[in-house]
Amino acid sequence: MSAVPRYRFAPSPTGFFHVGGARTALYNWALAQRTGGTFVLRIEDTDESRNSPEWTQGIIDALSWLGIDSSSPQFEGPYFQSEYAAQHVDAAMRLWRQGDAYWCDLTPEQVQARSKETGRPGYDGYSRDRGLEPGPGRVLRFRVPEGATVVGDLVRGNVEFANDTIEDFVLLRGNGTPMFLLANVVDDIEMRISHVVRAEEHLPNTPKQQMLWRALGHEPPVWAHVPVLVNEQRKKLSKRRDKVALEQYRAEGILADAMVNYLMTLGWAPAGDTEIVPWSRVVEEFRLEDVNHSPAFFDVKKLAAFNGDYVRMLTPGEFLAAARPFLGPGAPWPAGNFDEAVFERAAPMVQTRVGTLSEIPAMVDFFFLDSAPVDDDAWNKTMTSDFAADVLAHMESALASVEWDHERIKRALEEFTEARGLKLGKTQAPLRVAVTGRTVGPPLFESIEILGRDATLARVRTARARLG
RNA sequence: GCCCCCAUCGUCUAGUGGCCUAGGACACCACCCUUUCAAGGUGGCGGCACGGGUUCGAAUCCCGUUGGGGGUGCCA
Repeated sequence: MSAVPRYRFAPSPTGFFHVGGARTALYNWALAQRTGGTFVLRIEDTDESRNSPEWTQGIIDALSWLGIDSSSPQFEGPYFQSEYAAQHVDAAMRLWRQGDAYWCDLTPEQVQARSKETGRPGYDGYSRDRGLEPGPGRVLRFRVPEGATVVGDLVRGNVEFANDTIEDFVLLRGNGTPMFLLANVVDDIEMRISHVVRAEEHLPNTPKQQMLWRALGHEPPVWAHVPVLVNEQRKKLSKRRDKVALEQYRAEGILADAMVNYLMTLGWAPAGDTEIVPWSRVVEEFRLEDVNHSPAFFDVKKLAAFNGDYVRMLTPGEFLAAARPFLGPGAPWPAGNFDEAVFERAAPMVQTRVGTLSEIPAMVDFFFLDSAPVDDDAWNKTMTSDFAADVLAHMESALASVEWDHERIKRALEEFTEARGLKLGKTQAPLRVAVTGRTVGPPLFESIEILGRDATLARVRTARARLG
């Protein structure tokens, strides 16, 4: 009778949701889904000043965006670490009574002074055999046993730590409050956690946690330390230097599916020749044992490429819905000018041209502006050709009477182009800048058809006037 | 300083002793397509950090070197 695996996910309260945290959450979730296990969310709030209801809600929102649904039967929590404070202290006292911990009255300054004297770093076990009783200002320290501690890690195999390199660490502070390490282990035991999957940076702390598990009379969980995510300098992704907030990518128009898929390919790859796979394949194939051992660079460019793929996979209706939030307030056209029907017609042309959704407004703004946007570089590049004025003159008269259909409009320009022995690629340029204000954009004749005769004509006339 | 982890194209990876003349993806370049830009198609550039072993045979196993990273609190 083997119990269902329980995977814990415990983000640290930083105020935002780190993409690295998102990845370990995804690992835990994939495993829980495949094994029929449980995803346990714990809010590490022993320091309540860094925690808030908003933060907790933010976590749940971010998880749900990633597809980790808090209403699923496989989702448990959130648990709040602060609610277990009594158990933390109880466990510490038990350790003391068992002889696995002892009290020490040295101040941090005194510990440091002794360390300097002996030349050995850290605490030297000064109070190990002094038999001190609890008292104000006294800390409780764990009595690290002789020998070695072997951490069995699913990603890295067995990692051995010599116990004499681990100091007698503090369990209870001088003010009686429990340290995070202790709290963590007690909570894991309390919540019957069977698997701890987290970032590699926690590996050096693991032997301490494992010793605590054993001292408290339990077998440690299955550990798995996955490599950290790094920036181009190969340093751990940090809030200060790097764009690490999941919310930020979401706000810029990265699709959840793309983010999930990309995150999963950092340190792991699905079988086959494509990395673009649905979540169901991830659930089927993901194994901790297959996760890479070395840090992975979080490449925003590749993320955008994945996102482009996912954007193109969207149905027209899905694309419209995904784009909608980016077309409201803050868009580069006057409030009230947005026309849903116009965008709907233009949408298919936009869908293949976008990496992140936030690029959409700048691509379609000319539809909703009262006149063509002014871009001097674009103007100078295209309106200086010797045929620019003639193109505009020809199109002004053609546009006035042509049947309003992009094929006919194109034909009108082609007539001019052929008569002059030019290329359509050249002659469309002045027209494009006159109408859209830019040298690049969605297909021109289709855009003109959508824009309408009056608006187009007005813009061509304006451009002619400016040309003089 | 001490402890721990890591090392395949620029990047993310496949590879678990012979299928490797090392495969794919992103990026980059070229060509095709083409009304601009994309998308799509085809092709190209480009890598097993180094040195020793083990073996008939090593990207794969062992040792060392070098180089990266992480951890070293009465923080979480």
